[in-house]
Amino acid sequence: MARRPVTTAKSPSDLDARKATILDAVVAEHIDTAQPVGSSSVATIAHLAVSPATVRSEMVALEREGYLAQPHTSAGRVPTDKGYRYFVDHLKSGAVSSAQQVQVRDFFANVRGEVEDVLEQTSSLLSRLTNYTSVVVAAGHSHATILNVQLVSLDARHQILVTVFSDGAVVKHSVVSSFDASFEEVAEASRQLNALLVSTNLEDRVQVPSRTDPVATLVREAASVLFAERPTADGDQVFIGGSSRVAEVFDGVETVRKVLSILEQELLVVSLIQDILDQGLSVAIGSEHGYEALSACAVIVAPITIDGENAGAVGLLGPTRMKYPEALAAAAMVSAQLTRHFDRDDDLG
Amino acid sequence: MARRPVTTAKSPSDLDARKATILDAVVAEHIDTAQPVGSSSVATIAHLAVSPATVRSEMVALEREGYLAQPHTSAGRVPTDKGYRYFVDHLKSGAVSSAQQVQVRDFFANVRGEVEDVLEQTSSLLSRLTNYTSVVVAAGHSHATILNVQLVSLDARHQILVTVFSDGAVVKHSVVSSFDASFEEVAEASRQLNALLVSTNLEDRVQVPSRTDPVATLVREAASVLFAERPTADGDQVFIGGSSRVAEVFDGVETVRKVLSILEQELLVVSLIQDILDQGLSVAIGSEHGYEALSACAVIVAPITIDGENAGAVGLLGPTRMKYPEALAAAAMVSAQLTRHFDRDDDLG
DNA sequence: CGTTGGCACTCGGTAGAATGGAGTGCTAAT
DNA sequence: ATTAGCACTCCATTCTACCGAGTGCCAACG
Repeated sequence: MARRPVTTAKSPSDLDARKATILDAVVAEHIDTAQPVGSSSVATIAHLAVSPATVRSEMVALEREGYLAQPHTSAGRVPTDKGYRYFVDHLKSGAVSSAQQVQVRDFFANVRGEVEDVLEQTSSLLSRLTNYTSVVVAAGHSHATILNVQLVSLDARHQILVTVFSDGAVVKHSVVSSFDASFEEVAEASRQLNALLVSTNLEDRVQVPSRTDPVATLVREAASVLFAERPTADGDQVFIGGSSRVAEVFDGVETVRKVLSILEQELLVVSLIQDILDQGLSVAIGSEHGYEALSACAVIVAPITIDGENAGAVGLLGPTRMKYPEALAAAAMVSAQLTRHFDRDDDLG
Repeated sequence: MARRPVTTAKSPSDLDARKATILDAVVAEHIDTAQPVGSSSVATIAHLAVSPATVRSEMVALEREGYLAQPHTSAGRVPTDKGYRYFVDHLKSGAVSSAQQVQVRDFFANVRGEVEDVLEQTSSLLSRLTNYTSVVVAAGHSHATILNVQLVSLDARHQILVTVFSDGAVVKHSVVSSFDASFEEVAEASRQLNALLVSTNLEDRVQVPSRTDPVATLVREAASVLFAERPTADGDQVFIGGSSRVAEVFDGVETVRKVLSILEQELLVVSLIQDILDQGLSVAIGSEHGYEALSACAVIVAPITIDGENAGAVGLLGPTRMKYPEALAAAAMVSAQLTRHFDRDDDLG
């Protein structure tokens, strides 16, 4: 892991070696200090055997080409989103500190419990590892087949429909029947639903009986609730870890508010992550994803696969000046371990 | 609704009428302006036919008694937690604006879907209504009886145990069997589990068969997973709405961070709410709940009951200088409507 | 040519100093 | 008991000066 290209390197404009070094130094330093960085600092840091003046003239070029910006005349330079992009694209993939490696391995060696709990805790882990807010998305089960359906009577007019999918997901639906249904009718409906639905998936709209006897009616009503399912989400689940980091990591109440507000809308988060993956990126910087409110953010994404199938993704949300090498490495490591965890889980099963 | 005493009025130290009026004015004004309030403002606002000088001498008394504090000499007064407490205890319960009443009624007239979704949306509603962060807690089903148990085979070594409770809750457990179980064995185990567990609840530790045949083993393994259940939470569910409000409403990054960090820990939130209810309060101000990190907060709580039974609570989290009348009224209204919603739901079922 | 030292200039940040004003506490008079 | 009067305090704001980091430009240099 971690020796794949960090993102799709669509290197149209490759900078000459010295410009690249300078840009790199500016970005790295700015990430470190959060301050505009000046020509003399760069000259020192980058171990270039040139004077600040030379660096300066290179920097005007870099600014003209859109990699750097000046907050105001006579301040140092700050990277633009394009600058960060270059930095990220040309990153030698960083290593996770061995202490962290141990931490992650320990974690996966010891987690128990339901998938949901594991993912929740993973999100928390990733956030602790990086000090950024973490997002774990578990892909929905739209293509999973139904293993079992159970209709359970709560009272005469209320039933609970429980559906178990082949990926282990369990979904509950409340059914309100149009007539008083007896225990026997519910039990019979349950049997028929099973016969009808097992090994289908939600995409195939199974034909339900059109008869008008109580049991058939019940079957129809239950099935319709099941198929009414989520016009929006595919049943994706979202686990957000370390949302309090938002307050540490961004400055400006307004930014914090905006980001939190986005995080509240899980559907939005899912499509954000999905969009980034669809673009073939592993990092989206500033406005690269379309989300206005997140223009101060960078988002790191790493997919999770189970048995080669897309099973979701882990994400990290930080300021554009986030610590990319560490964060990328952490995300990659966690996603890999997660993938392995679930694969292995199946193996020894 | 809304004409019950706002909290347990344990009025030991009742202030004389004028002091009360003054305190009231100070608190109200400070809530409004977030500024220390001076004697002359009070004299004006409170419609007291006395001069600022008189107000001043009353204020020194109120300060001595711990209701008010001065940020520094020659600033106005600010309420202490004790001051807020008095204010809240002597509040004429405020009315919800009729526009909001309509909004709430509309909401409850139109919500559909699973209980969880309703609660989630309710939390969001309450937050929008008040501009504070809202918490909705749904009490666990520890006392609910089991209606149905289903063991479903995923593969030879993995089964899913689905339990349906009389309150409509559905809980899923992954079971990893110690041997390769056939479909038939799983099905038989499922039957036996049903026979064994239906109409019991999780408190009664049902005796499981000690035989060593495959089916009995499976039954034992499944049951043990079920009973291993939550040493911590009672399966309470927490829905937090408007966490982004935290950023608007508190000042100081550190405070925001602390509050968000608390909100992340759902177990903690549950016990916070529970503690407050146990104290018989409907508002906890500053350090009245024991949570250090929330000393800048006030928490409003209103219980939800279904058929007279405690079914959870709604809560609001704001700064100590929150708009108590509105917030209390909104919380009361929403909790009442929620209660009615679920009761009515049962009626017309 | 690219590189560099020199230099004037810019502009944000900070530290004082001055000022204004809101609010107090005290006191003496009613 | 109330209150007008008054001296005092102290915070917030404004203004100033100024320092210094950093720039852009230019002339000189290899």
